Amino acid sequence: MQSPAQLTALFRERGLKVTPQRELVFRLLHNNPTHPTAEAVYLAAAEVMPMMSLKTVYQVLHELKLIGEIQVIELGTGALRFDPNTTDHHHLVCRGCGTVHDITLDASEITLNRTQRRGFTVDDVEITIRGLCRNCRP
Amino acid sequence: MQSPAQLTALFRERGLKVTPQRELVFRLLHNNPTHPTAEAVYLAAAEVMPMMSLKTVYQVLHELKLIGEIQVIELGTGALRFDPNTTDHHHLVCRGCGTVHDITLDASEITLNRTQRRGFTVDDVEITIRGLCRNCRP
DNA sequence: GTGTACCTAACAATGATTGTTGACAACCAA
DNA sequence: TTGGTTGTCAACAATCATTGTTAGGTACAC
Repeated sequence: MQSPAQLTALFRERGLKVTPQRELVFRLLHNNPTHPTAEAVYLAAAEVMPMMSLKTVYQVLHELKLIGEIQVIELGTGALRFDPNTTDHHHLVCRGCGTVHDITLDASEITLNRTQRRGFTVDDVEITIRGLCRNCRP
Repeated sequence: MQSPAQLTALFRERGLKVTPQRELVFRLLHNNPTHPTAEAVYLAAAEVMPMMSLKTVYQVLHELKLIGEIQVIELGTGALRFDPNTTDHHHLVCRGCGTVHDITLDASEITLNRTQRRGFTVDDVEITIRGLCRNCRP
């Protein structure tokens, strides 16, 4: 994801207005490695801007996704998670607390032979590694 | 997943009663490669046993999961999917129609170095390959 | 400035899943 | 065989994350 200033320009280019709410969400997500849920973004935003509504947060997240500035990931932790890292990467997920870390892995060895491919046109390989983080280990 | 007859024995061993509804779900899942949702199992069951309730289907699926006879997978297609294949395998998912195929891939090259591991105890590697199936390709 | 997009609030609605309840049926011992 | 205990089933309500629908009012962008 680009910087808040760049996003501001990008939104303006596309005819979208840059409101304080949008700028706040830009700032909350920029360089944010925690893969927050919509709820988490909303709570952080509400600390700064108490009148912020959850609906607006969803709206801005949706717009950022449309522009391709964030990735929306579904890791089976109950809610969608939003990731400003749009480079090719994978995820390490804690079964205990739901913490998610980005990892860069070479997935190039993952190739399918004709039988496995079954006529599919492959366009993405997602690797999700599950386990327990240091804090959740017994 | 074992055969319906074997599951019947297994349920009895564990003190669970074997009802016609349970037997029906056993039969519907045995050798079923379609990764059905709970809804899909319910619809198939309702054709044979119109009074079957969705709740009962969820219940039986949950029990089969507890016993380890099916795998519950979450592929971001909206609903959970139930897989009688409990061997180590991965999934090929069509973005168009949601079709899921099992694939066996060697995930042994997927290893993390200390930095990547971040103190996690890894216990599972899930590989999800997304694309378009023959029918959904433009 | 002015028009238009945007935001909030208060709802309702969705879709997948889970909890609660009451009635009913199967099993076991006397 | 009787009766009690337990498990099971289906109908209903509730949950949670998310999206849709109003409304009126605010403030951005040109």
